[in-house]
Amino acid sequence: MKDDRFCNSNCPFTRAIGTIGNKWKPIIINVLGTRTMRFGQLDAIVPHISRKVLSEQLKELEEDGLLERLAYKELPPRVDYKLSEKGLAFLPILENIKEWNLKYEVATIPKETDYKWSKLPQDGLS
Amino acid sequence: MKDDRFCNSNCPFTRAIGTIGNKWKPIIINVLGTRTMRFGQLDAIVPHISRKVLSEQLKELEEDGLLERLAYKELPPRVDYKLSEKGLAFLPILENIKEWNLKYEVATIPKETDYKWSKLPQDGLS
DNA sequence: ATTTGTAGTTACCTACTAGTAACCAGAATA
DNA sequence: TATTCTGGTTACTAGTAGGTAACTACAAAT
Repeated sequence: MKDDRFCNSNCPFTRAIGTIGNKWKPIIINVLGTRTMRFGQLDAIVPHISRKVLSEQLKELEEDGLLERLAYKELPPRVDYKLSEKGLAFLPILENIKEWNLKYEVATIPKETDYKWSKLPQDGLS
Repeated sequence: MKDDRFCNSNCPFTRAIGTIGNKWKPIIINVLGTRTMRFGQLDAIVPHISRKVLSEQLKELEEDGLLERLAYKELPPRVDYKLSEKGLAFLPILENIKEWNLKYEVATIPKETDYKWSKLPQDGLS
């Protein structure tokens, strides 16, 4: 996202939306959870994301202090991603969103085709 | 947004992000809060939004059951928007996001120019 | 007769986002 | 010697989001 009108707003809520208000970041934060994961794992588990977009989002999340990037000086390279304290503090909010959705969403029957999109059963997200 | 890959996902969390995971919807929901507002008021208070995008977002929010649209048969037209039960239930989550941001955000000094973007002091958002 | 007010819609255009495929380093393995 | 492994980056392209300006309806006010 990186919309300066949001990120530089004088309203703290607007700024918050500027940093986490897109579709990928909440998903990435949720997938990471309390685990440490490598780039390739994230790429395999986050559904439909391309490596390009994943690396962009991870970079922004790191800049905004939501996660920590640990690069080992090895070959082939190894990089671990884990949530920072700030990122971990965001997890309960995501839990609330899940509960809110389960409570109020009108039930829909997932189509067959949905499963093609999942790299893991149930998207590995919930 | 309306990304079918998100909205039709078999993961409830992914679906939730599909409906509210963009930059405008949390802002609109927050601005509405417990009040009833007319289209023109929303347009005046939500910073930087165009009428076109506002009406698109309002339509999607209505479709997703987050708000109710009350059109009076008058001329000139009058339309009231208010949050539904589902929308109201989302407000505490937005409160949590505000608190989370205030607690963890690295302090930044708002620039002079920020105030030009605000149609109300402090954006009227917080 | 003209202007004002409201809640949009429409057409057009631009700017950003996201996807794809190819490519990189350099050690370990076959 | 060629391939594999990993975590990206780059160039190119397609698609989408969003902005602007003009336009609508019709009553009431000027």
